Amino acid sequence: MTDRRFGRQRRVLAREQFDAVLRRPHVRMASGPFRLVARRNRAGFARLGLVVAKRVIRHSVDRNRVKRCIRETFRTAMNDLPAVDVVIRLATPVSDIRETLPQEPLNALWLRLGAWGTSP
RNA sequence: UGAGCUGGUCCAGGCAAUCGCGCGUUCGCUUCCUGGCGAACGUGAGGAAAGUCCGGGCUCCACAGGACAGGGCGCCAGGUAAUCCCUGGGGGGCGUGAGCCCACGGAAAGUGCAGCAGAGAGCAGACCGCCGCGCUGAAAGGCGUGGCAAGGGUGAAACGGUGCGGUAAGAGCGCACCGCGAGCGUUGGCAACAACCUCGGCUAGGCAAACCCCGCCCGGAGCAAGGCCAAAUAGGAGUCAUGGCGCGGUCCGCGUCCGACUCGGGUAGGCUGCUUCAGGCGACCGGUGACGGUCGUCGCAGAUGAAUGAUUGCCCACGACAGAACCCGGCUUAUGGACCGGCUCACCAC
Repeated sequence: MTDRRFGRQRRVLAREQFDAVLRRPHVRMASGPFRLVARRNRAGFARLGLVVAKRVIRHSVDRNRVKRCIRETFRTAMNDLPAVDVVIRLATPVSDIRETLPQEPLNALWLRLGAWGTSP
């Protein structure tokens, strides 16, 4: 069975790591309301960072839902990803968050990022 | 049975399987140490966590005392750590009623404000009107002059109301009742206030979330508070070594640069503050009640790029508002459902 654990070492937490990814990314992608930037790291596995602004989604309940959804899709897809630091940013408001969690665009992003990793 | 008023309690989809997350305890492995990894067990958002509108605790800063400015509060008593909160009471308004609502000190200290209508809007006023007298006219009436404000009309509001007497017509002009004011009157009440008595013929309209006056209260900032540890770079202080250069004829010495070491300040970053309390639950006691007291019992999130999720199946028959960020007590606002009282009105039956 593959390791699906998603601990602290799998996250982009430090400010300098964040800035490095955002300022000098190696790849940019977009899907639906999400913007993805990534930069190769030396950790040997993929790491995730999140940006969900208050001005995009007002209520903290909805922000938490979006973050959980991103983390969960990352967790299921991370073993097929290259060793990169990824930052996912929600760029435009998602009005119907309540009914449908936006998993399809996220899964599409992970697929494309995996393909980018295997063919440099 | 219907309509309605009101007080309170509880839940916040459930179960199972798999994959995951934060924190704590224990154990194991690893590591020079800080620590890292793994396992087991425990635990893990709200009634509003929200708005940040009040009140405290806590922390730092300021502070001899007083006055002014500025702001807040405003019937009385109690509760409380404290309040603009809560409880009980008083007064006023609304409702048939249960009940609900009230920023509820002062307008005989001053200043100010009041559209339209209306004759007149503050120690006012006479448009229609009422009455006396004079002149005129056959009369109805008209003109002049004086008295008046009852009735009409305007207005949110017109300088007490109703009735009787009185009068030329009228008027607190007189009387009765009601209203209003005064007494530091009597009685009841801790008090707000109420009831009664005596006096006053009415003088003193409204607005103080208009200025204002009176009484009471208030220092400022907030956990990004505050405390500790502390890279790199630049700069500071000191010590040492004496190497170069300068002032000296030389030595000593002084200045300066470089080097080594030490010290303090301090940024990134890390740690702490950080969850055990004005704490929950139960029993008994005191109190109309808010609440208080005694005893017993329980341990209940502490994240920090920020933890509660995902998938599948079944069930109730579809789940609203919504996410802790130093902590409490209130208020306000949003919101799905279940249950238990108390009371009022209407109708029917007895």
